[in-house]
Amino acid sequence: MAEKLSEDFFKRDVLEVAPELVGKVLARRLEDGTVLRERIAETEAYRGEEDKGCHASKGRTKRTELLYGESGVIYVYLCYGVHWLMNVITGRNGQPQGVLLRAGKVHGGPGKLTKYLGVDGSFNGRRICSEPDIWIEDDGYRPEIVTAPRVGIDYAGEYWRDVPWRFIAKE
DNA sequence: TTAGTGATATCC
DNA sequence: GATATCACTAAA
Repeated sequence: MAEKLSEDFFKRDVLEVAPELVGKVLARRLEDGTVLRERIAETEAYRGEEDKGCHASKGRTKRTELLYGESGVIYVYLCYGVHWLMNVITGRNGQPQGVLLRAGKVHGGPGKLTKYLGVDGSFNGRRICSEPDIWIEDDGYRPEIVTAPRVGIDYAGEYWRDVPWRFIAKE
C-alpha cells in the first residue's frame, strides 16, 4: 500500500510540497537492517532568496548550494553544533527552495527527529528518492493540516517571521 | 531563562 | 588565523 515518493513529487513549488509532506512516512533503514518509520507531523517551507529566513537569502554559498540544486536532494544542516536539521529540496532547479522536516509524530522536534533516525551530515547532498537507506512513503493517510508562523527565525524580520509557512498535522 | 555546541561564513 | 552566527534542546 505504501508508495515511495518519486522525484516528481518534489519538483513542484515548495508551498505545494510542504503541506503534502505532512502525514507522509519518513523511513530509514539502519546498517543492521532495522527499518524505522516516523510519520511526519510538522514541516516548514523555505522559499527563495527574498525569504530572509532561508539560508539562501544570504547568497549562494557552499552550504546553500544544494538549495539551488536538484529536487529531492537531502540538505542536512548542523545547528548550534548539536542538532542536525533535515530538509528536502523542492521546486525547479535554480530556485532555492526547501522543506524543513521539523518533527515526527512520535519524536517531536527537529533535533530529536534526526537523532532518532540516525541522520547526520553524511546524508547531506544525497537524494531522498533513490537511496536504499532513507526514503519517504505515502500510505494514504491524509491528516488535517493547520498552518502557523515559522519559529526560530526572529532575525528574519517582521514580515518573514510571520509568514504562515509552517504546516502541522492536526491531532 | 540560560548554557552549550561546532560547522560555516566573514572578517582580519 | 580569529571571531560571529545559528531553522535547537535540555536543564533549571
